[in-house]
Amino acid sequence: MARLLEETAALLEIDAADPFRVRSYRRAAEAVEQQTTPLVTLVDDPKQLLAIGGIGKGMAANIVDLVRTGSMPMRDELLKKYKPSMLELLRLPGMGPKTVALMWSALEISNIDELETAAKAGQLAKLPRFGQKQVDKLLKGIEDAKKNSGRYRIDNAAEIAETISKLIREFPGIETITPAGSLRRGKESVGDLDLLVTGPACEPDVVSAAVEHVASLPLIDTLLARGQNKVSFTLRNQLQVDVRLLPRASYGAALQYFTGSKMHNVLLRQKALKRGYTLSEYALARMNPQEGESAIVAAATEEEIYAAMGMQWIPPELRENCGELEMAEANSLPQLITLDDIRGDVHMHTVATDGTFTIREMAEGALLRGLKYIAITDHSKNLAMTNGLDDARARDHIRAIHAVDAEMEGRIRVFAGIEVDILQDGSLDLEDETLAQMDVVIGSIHSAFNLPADEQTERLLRAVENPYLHILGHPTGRKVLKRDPYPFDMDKVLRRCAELSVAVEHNAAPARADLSDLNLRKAKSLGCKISVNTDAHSLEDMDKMRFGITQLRRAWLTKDDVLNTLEADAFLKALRPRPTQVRA
DNA sequence: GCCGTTTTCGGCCCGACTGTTTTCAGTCG
Repeated sequence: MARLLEETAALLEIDAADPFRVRSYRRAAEAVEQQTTPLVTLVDDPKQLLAIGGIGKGMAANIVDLVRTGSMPMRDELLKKYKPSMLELLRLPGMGPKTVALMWSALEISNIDELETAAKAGQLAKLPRFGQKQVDKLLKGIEDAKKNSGRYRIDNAAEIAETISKLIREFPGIETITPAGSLRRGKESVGDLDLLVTGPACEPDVVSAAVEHVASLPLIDTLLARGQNKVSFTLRNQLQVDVRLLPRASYGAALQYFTGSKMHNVLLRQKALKRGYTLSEYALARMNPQEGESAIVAAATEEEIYAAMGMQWIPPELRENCGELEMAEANSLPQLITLDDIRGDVHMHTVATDGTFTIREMAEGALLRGLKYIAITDHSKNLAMTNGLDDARARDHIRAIHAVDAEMEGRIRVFAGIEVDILQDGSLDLEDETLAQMDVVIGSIHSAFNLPADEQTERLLRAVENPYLHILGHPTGRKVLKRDPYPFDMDKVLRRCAELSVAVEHNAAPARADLSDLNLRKAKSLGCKISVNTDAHSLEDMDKMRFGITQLRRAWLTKDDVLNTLEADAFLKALRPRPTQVRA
């Protein structure tokens, strides 16, 4: 639905429609995307649709049409004049709606291949405002677009940001480098890197030397733009990096501005205007300063700016225009969970199956990272390629884990656990007698990702009925960069987990991330207990916990929403209660 | 097309960079 609304917005823009009308379609797309309740259930009650900010009478009617017929009159109208493939042109650098419209009216170009052909044939040169430079830029953009999906996982992006920061910091007089943009907001994938640089070398009268330093970094592939205090370039992997060098006096305003999100900023600026201020990346300033009075109200830190607006400082993870501004005005933002709140990590593997460290090494590593307890949860036999444990080996493994637990002498608790596979009929692939000896039983649906959606739903629903299952392990098996829709009925499964007090797992490792921030919000609203774990296969994997926490924060989760913020004993107690006797 | 403690009309965030424009349009974040 969000995609169709966004598509309509883009086509309207190409059609040179009223920009504000375009924006309202775009806002509606964002609002729709943020809903945690399926829209299908809302269309019967128009009041609920109208209650969503940015959805008015016209848009509500559009949404009803979309749900009932799959399209809407405005979209059908536009599709008679244009093609949806034109939207791929908009993603090319330098191509905006006006240019796409021009290409279409002058040369009937409607997709990237046609554009490339026309550019190479020299047909673009006869268009107004099109010199050789533009054509070259376009061809380079096409080439890059073809070999690149455009988004990068947050952990990879964070690493690259660190590398670049180190190089920039070599210049004398540069003090701090802060990643802004979606990396700072903790989105699970980012499209580009925004780096904010400040220090004495960034003051206006001397900044050109520092700009020169950044613009000549060895890892630059293509220099895209270079201004007074801004440098944009791409790396060889095509990731775009925007670096801004700003004086310390306006650093807070800049950080606030470049952190976004776009909608958060737009709303914040609207609120600023209502209060008689104007907000830019340089400062929050009074609109009409009196004679002899300075116009700047706040600029050096984000805290000052939000405070001057009568708000709490808003954590970057919440800046997505989903109610955070109003909560901040009311001084009622939640106390979000932090990495320090996490006491245990209860999903990890050892050399017994596909991990690379021993039980003892994992325990020592976790201790070093400040954890109070872990659970060793190696694979069960159905995952043969990981050398999964059968019942006999699993029981031996329990003894080995208990031995390490004793060796650690209470410095850290080591629980015995297992990651069992959920079989076709929904049963687990180890005997109840074995599972009954485990502290933590995680059930995962490893082998069923290719099944039709309803079969997956059925299988998961049957699995959570098993009284020995504590945690539904990476429930979607979803990969961050694949934007496929969820294959099964998430609502149904999460609801059942909540009823049976089965916890759902959020896998902290971005490579295996399970629940998006939206589904985490849904899980919370349905009353699910959530467990965040790293699924560590090595010691380094344990450090991915911070990325998991970021997603939890984006979902507005507090300490109380997450099981493994509890101390060891309380954690075990909070798991689904065992059956009183082992089933035959 | 949305919105309203300046409400049913007339607003709607703000600034930088590029290329080709001789004064600015288009794009971007």
